[in-house]
Amino acid sequence: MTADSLRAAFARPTLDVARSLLGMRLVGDGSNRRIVGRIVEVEAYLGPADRASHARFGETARNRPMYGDPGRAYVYLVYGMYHCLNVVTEPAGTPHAVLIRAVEPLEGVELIRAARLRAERLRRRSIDPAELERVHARLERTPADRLAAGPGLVGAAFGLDRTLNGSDLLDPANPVHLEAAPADEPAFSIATSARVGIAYAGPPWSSEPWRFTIAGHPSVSR
DNA sequence: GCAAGGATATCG
DNA sequence: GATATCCTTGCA
Repeated sequence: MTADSLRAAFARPTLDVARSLLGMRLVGDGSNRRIVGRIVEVEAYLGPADRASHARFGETARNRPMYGDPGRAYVYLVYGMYHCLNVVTEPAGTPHAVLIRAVEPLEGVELIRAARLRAERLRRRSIDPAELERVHARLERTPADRLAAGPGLVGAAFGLDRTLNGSDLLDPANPVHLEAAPADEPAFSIATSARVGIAYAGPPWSSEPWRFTIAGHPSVSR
């Protein structure tokens, strides 16, 4: 697939793009070796009319990347401590995006554990050694399946921050990018549900079934 | 059940 | 400039 046709795939209707992101690989190229996660949970945000979308107030300094090219990144900080990754969809000027909510770690599990520990250290005001050791022990006990089972955890696992805003997720040279699933990967079924954490948007937006998961997958958030 | 934590949008 | 709110997580 050429770069242009891949780009065109992300310019398609956001709900279609969201479903097709399931199973794709999120790849981080650290200084050491690759981190690879299989996308198992996403949510679609459908522009200014969608009262749950960051685009609901129109274009601002924060959401500007949503107005850019499809296939690029929109990264935001939520609750003051978690970086969340979105893939921009639809043609430039249409501020739609898909939030990557969870991935299944496939490669670089120990690198992900190290990145999770770094993130925990960063978001604490003090670094009490005893507490740090408790966090470390907890991460060692955490099954690989659960290391990136939530949008903030995806950000921590891949060391994401807002410097990635607007970067091209379809460019293999980008520090974080997307890759297609292997052709021989088994089929899976897709479950739909309401989006998480957006009650403030009110009906009908709070109940639209625009959250998509690989049905029954252990790495889906709870 | 709730605190942590900081940027953001909106209001005065 | 002040403040309410937030596409969350981990521990009490």
